[in-house]
Amino acid sequence: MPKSDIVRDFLLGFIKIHILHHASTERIYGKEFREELARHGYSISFGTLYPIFHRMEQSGFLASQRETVRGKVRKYYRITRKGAAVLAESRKKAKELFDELYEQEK
Amino acid sequence: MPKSDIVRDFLLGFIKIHILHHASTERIYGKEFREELARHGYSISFGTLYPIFHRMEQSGFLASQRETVRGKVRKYYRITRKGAAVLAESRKKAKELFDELYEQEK
DNA sequence: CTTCATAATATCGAATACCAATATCGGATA
DNA sequence: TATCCGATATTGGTATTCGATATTATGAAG
Repeated sequence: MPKSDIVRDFLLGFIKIHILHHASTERIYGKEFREELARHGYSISFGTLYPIFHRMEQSGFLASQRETVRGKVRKYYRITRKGAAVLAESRKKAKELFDELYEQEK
Repeated sequence: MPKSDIVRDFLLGFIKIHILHHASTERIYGKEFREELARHGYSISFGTLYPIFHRMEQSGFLASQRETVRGKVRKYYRITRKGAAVLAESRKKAKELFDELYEQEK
């Protein structure tokens, strides 16, 4: 298993938190979100990303809205109240884990 | 899907980084590692944890050593050089993602 | 109007990972 | 050699992941 795949596996959950995070500050849609991740050096397949959106909407963490921009249909997602609660909880737990990871470097 | 399962899913990759992290400072073994996570409020099944250890050893990120302690066999894991490289990379990327997640709270 | 191009979303199928539950291992004690 | 027990290993069913492919919806070109 290539190193880049390992790191992607490690960070996928984190990227899911980022979906909620971004959707809490602006409207996001699949193509652009993926491209922004790519710009920052993270890759995620559409075959992974879109089902994640669907599941998050199913679960009530995201709400979508179709819109046509320059002749193309986009599906914008925004966080819901329920999603915001999950985001807050995830943030908190991620911080705990993160702090421990960087503990000795203080 | 219960909220706790969601958060676990989000953080599982992070816990994998923690495996490398802990294995870089001391010898770890399954039962104890799981219990320590549990003490900190994270749950991971043995059916998840042991295969992760095996895969990480397969991939050359961990090296194991059987040892008998009080009449019971344990399998201690330590990080390898290759694993340390993955840990460093993962740490770096996790920090980038993490910082962005907490950006506006500065 | 009716193709055509294309941005974007959706889905497919094979491989893999996850988890709770269960099974197995192996040394110690007797 | 039987059994106990801490610890590891495996199983079976389900869900996720991924690259590849298909579909959708719209504006433009002719």
